[in-house]
Amino acid sequence: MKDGKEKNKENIDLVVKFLEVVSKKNRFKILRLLKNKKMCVGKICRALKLPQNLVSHHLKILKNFGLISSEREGVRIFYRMNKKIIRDYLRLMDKKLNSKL
Amino acid sequence: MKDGKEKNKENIDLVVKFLEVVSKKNRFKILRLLKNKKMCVGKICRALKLPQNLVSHHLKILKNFGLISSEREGVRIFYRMNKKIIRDYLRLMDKKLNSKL
DNA sequence: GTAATATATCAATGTATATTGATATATTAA
DNA sequence: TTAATATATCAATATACATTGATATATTAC
Repeated sequence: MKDGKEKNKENIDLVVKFLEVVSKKNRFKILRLLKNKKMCVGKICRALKLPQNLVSHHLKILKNFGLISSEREGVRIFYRMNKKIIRDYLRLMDKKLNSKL
Repeated sequence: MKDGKEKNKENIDLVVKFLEVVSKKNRFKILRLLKNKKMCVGKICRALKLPQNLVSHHLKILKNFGLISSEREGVRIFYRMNKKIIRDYLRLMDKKLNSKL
C-alpha cells in the first residue's frame, strides 16, 4: 500500500495530465460541443471549421484519456462526453488548488 | 455592448489561457506550495529541487496571469497565491464543462 | 465486386515554450 | 564601497505537440 506522499504525487500527475489534455483550445471546444449532445466527426468539423484529420486526432487524445466515448451508427461514429469523469477531474482540481486542507 | 457569442468566445480564450498556465507540472506544484503560505523564491527552489532561474521564470508567468502576488521583505521576495482569482477560474471551468445549461 | 462516404493513421513541418547557462540587478551588512 | 545573498533577465537549446497533406481503412449502397 502506498504512503500518502506517493498517492499525492500520482494525483498531481493525473491532474496535470488532465490539464494538458484540455488546455488546447480546439480540444476544449470539442469537449464543449459534446457536453450536451453526441456528435459525429463530420459535424464537429463543420461546427468548428477544422479539417477532419485534425478533429480525429484530437478526438483520439480525448478518448484515450477517457474524457469522451464513441459508438458507431452505420457509417458514422458518434462521440459523447463522459460527464462523470469530467466532474471527477474538476473536483480533483478544486481539491488540489482550492480546498482548505 | 458585446453579443452573447463574443462574450462566450472571450471566456473560452480566458479559460484556455488559464489551463495553459497551470497545465505545466512545475507551475502546478508552485501553485500548490503557495496555497496556504507565502514563500520566498529560494525556499520554493529547495522544496521542488529546481534551479532558481527556472523557478523565477515560472513565478513570472504565474504572476503575469494574476494567479500569484509578491512582496519584498528585505532581501527576499515572498510570493502567495491569489486564492479568490483561482477560485473564480475554477468556477468558470466548471461552468464551461459541467454546468447543466 | 465497385463507388461513395466517413473516419483514422502516418510522416513531415512548424511553433510554442520549458529548460539551461551565463549574467545582471537589487538589497543588506561590514 | 565592497562583499554576500537573493532574485531576475537574456540568449541558446531542447522538446513537446498542434497542424497539415497524403493515404489507408471501414461501412453502406449499387
